[in-house]
Amino acid sequence: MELDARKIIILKTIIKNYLETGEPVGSRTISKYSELNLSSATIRNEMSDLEEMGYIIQPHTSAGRIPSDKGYRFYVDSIMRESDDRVNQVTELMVKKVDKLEMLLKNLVKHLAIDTNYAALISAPALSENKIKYVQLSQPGPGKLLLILVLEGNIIKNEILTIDEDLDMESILNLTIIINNHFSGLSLNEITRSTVRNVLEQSGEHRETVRIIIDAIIDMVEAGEESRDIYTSGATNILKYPELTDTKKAAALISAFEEKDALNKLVSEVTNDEISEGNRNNLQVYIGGEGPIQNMQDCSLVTANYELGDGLRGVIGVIGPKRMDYEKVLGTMKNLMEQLDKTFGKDSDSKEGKG
Amino acid sequence: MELDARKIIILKTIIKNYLETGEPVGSRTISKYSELNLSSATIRNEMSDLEEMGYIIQPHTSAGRIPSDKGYRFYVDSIMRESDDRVNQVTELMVKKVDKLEMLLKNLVKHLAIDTNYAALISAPALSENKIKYVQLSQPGPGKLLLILVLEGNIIKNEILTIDEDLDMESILNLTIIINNHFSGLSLNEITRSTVRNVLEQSGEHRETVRIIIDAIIDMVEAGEESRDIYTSGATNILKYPELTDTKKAAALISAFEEKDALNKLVSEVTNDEISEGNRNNLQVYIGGEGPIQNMQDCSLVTANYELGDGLRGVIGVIGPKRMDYEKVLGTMKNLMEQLDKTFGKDSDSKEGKG
DNA sequence: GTTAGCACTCTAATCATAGGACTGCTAACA
DNA sequence: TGTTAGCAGTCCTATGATTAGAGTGCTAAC
Repeated sequence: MELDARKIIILKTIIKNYLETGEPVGSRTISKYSELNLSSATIRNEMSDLEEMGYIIQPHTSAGRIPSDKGYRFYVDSIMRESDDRVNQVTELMVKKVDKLEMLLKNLVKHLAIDTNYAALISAPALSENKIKYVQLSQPGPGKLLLILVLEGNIIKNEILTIDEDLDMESILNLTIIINNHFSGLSLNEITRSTVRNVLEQSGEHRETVRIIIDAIIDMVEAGEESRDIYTSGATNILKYPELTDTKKAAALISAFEEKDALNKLVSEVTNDEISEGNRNNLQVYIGGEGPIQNMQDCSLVTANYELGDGLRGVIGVIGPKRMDYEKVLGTMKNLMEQLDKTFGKDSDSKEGKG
Repeated sequence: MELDARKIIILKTIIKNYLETGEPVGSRTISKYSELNLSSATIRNEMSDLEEMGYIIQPHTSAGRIPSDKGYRFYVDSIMRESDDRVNQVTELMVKKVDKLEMLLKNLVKHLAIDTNYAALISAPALSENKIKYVQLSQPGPGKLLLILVLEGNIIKNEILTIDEDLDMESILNLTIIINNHFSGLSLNEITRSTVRNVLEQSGEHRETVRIIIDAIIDMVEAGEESRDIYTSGATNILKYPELTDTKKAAALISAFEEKDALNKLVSEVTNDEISEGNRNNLQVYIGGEGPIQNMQDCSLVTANYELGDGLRGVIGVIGPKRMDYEKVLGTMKNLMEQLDKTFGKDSDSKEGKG
């Protein structure tokens, strides 16, 4: 059997209707709502076919039809293909004024959650590809050393280290210079054993301290890899959708949002997913149990890979019920990505100022 | 009418029972469970009195009784008075090993949420009383200035400022020295206009830059006042309790936990509450609509003011249903506070190492 | 002061019934 | 051959009635 033009119209009408109402859609409804001007009986025949083909499901004998995962998938793919270029009403992003990367991410994710009315998440950029600008050391107290790491993109990391000696001003200055000489301009991936060995050799009696410092630097940058910071917003939007309201499922989902561990796994899987060729916007849609959300049968996930210039790349996404307004979400996400591109693109000079 | 010993026993039995089961408690239950050896009829008479006195409520004619807010209050006060010194099974806190204040707070609040099975929150310490140890400046890029502020208690704050000039190394060093000369050892409250004026005068042509720096310093310290960072954990525990499961209320509560704004208000009100004389542990219990939680009629809040040494003071608390296991929560909180006291108390030398 | 017993009240659960929303099928129609 | 009207049949849901159970308040007796 083939999915001819009429079947497609009917399928889309069913899905659109179901997305709006959440109720199974009957043949009469379609007969009225579509522009096909067919009687409900004809529609019934077509629907019977569509069910046989696996695009729709009948919850029980005397009910209308609801989309199957295959149906959703078809619908989403057709939206993505049409690539609907009408721009949504764009809420002006205040990204330029934000000086702290953390604030920027929080704003973005909040914005996305409010716009879509679903739960949104964003992962902090990975740092291991970011070059180190410079390192600063100082001594906030006896036996302590404050290490400040400035990465490209003006990401600042700091940590207080416990060391076994007390350094005088000159030693601190010396160590700072040695470390910067070797590490400035390198990304984590470019730090080799021989670099480390060289630095250690030059640091003489402070060898142990320097080892602690280097370990801390590597830790700080690497920590962001396995367990990146993830910011979320609108987790409670999940409770707005009746199909997710059975308290147990909702609680599981929301606590996933609270705990972040599960999200981390999710993000890393999404990051590793290859981006399909025709997908110019990096947008990905996972429906039901697809891909990384296998334990969220009733949810769908829309993700995108964002880039803020300076190699700051991460994942941003929206989680909602399978019965999600895909069109709107995809539109919103696409817009957001375009705005980010415009604001942080290579040719922009306003990319400075995130710390 | 007077609350005699027998009435008290009955009242406590009712409340204890209700806390366990969540069901209204009938006279027969008490007749069986209490050690009074009275028939249900006698209990009924007493319960009738207790109801008249406002300690218990009858949801409907043929139901048992549940505690009123007044009843809860009586119960809680009596627990606090008895001050039950049997120590709960203490989970060993890993506070000493934690070098970042943020991690310490997150650990504490998570610990508390898991222990009590309710939602927990903790506010980051206020900073305006903390003295400035020193300030560091550096230049991560053109037109940018990285300001690092080290406060007593080894709290590190950093911010990237946008300035109108490019400074050479020497100027940066000079400015750093000038600022440190005047600001080291001062808390925000001790910074006066004349201090600021002096610094500005000494900074010559870099006057504008220094003004920006000073503003930033004040901002950083002050920001923590009105909108302190608040860490939460276990928000979804709220969904575990049937009386809070009507999705709307739960959503409101959980989203309060997500948004933090409401919590901020709450924390500041709690902070301002005077601590009643006999309350050696700083523990406060707010039941139903009492105090800062007026819009959480079905919840109770248990708070304590913690201190981590070095003047790092904040609020830690647990929010749960009114039908909360007060005894356990109060016990857990008390323990926690004692452990913190022991770990960070004046005579302890392990108070260093938080950043 | 305490207790047994009884009438009364109210809730929550169970069950039967009716109405409504669909479908699938058949037969007629263009 | 495709479309449509109509009808029987299915299943869900809402409604209402009934019942069992829990608990009270009151009275009278101990």
